[in-house]
Amino acid sequence: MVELRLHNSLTRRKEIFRPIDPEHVRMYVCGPTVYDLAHIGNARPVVVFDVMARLLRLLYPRVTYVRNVTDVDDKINNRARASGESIASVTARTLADYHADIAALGNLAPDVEPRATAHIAEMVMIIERLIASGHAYAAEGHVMFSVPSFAEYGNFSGRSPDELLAGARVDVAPYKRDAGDFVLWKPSSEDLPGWDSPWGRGRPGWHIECSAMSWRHLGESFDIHGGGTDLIFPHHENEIAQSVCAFPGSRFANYWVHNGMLVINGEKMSKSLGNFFTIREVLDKVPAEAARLLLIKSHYRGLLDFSDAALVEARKELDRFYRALERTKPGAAPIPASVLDALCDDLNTPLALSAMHALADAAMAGDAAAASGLRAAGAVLGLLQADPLAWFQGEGDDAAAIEAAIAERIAARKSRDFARADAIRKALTDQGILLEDNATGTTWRRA
RNA sequence: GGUCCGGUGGCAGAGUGGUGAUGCAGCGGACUGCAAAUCCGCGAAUGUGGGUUCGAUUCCCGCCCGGACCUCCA
Repeated sequence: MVELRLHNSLTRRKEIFRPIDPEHVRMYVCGPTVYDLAHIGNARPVVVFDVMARLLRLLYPRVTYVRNVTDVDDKINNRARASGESIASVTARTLADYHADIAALGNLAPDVEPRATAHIAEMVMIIERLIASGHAYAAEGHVMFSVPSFAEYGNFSGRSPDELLAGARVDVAPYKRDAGDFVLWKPSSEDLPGWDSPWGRGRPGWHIECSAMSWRHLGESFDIHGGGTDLIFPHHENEIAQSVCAFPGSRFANYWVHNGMLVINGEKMSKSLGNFFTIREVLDKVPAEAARLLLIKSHYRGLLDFSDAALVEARKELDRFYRALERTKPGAAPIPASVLDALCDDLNTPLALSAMHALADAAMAGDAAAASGLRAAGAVLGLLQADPLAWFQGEGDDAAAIEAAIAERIAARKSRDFARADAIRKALTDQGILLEDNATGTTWRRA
């Protein structure tokens, strides 16, 4: 079997992937906090790990892909308070929108999509274990993780506790024993979501949910943990601290895979900066598949510059792929080695795409095996599964009118009335309809 | 300031210690009534200064530039 190699943030190098159980690969990816529409930056990890999951399923007999939903969070509370909408309504509506948006981008559902609010008991259990082993302490209704109790704290993100203190930009709460300590549990007033706990009515801190949900669904140690690079600190550093301390001897995640940020005009796209496009804004401009292709046209660890020009280019690239599949009909086939090799080298999607262009060239020339391989390759990337005709002609109820105009133009051409023929084409072009004359007749597509 | 990542043709974007993929755009040609699509061909790049080496875009060091993180973030 082909060896899969992944860049592991733990070691900062590419390593051969060796699952704990080769019969069952387990992957956890940090999912959305459901307080607002997802932006295209949020879509990058979803697409990257969707491709990862598809690849793993190709390589291993069983894969469990867990992607959580954070449905208890102060951003949600603030959003609900600001709009007057109930918290339950905000989270339910936002989650439904999220599902619709990422499905439109061609992502398969994860195997498990746990919600934080359904795992409070697991969180409480982990917190109790941390307190019992001296890694956490209760103070003023809060429970804090004691950073000095974990000697390896900071190793993962490459930080020393001193550096963290030097850079701290928050006020140190009085109930903290150490400035680096972080919240596991905090008290909730009556107007905020809360659960009864040994420390009073309260709600979880941000990081504990991932430790709880990954443990519940994947066990104390699992294979891959994914997320954006901006989560390395503090989120993932804290997850490791919590999980390793709560389950001594466990390794938590063996391979940490982080996607790079998406930038717009050189600056990170983020909600706090306000320079973001929602997924649906993007989908209003181009076919979803073009947006998906753009997201995997660059390697997942690098910065990705997202622009309208790049979207247009991605669409043109898909035009060529679909043109090849239109010329030569694909059948069932395994993924070509050139594409698989590229993907197995740390998910090198750009290299895989270049191999697919070679297949498209061959398919264009009539090579049926190449066409089949191209489509099979597309399946692993979540691309090229549409009918080529649907790709070129898309949605619309004007097909009959277009066909009628084409018939009229054919008649004009037959009588060598080229002025009339060109006028008809011009009229269609102005509607965004491009005509193509070829040996078998005239076809059309949308610009 | 600290830590980390990166700088490749007009743009996007891979790989590589030994004459630099791929895509988009551009240019020339074929085909076409004209186009489109397709095909053939062309031009065009490794931030900067050192070091190691027979040879560096690749490895090492300095510098410049950009970005991320430094307790909201994907």
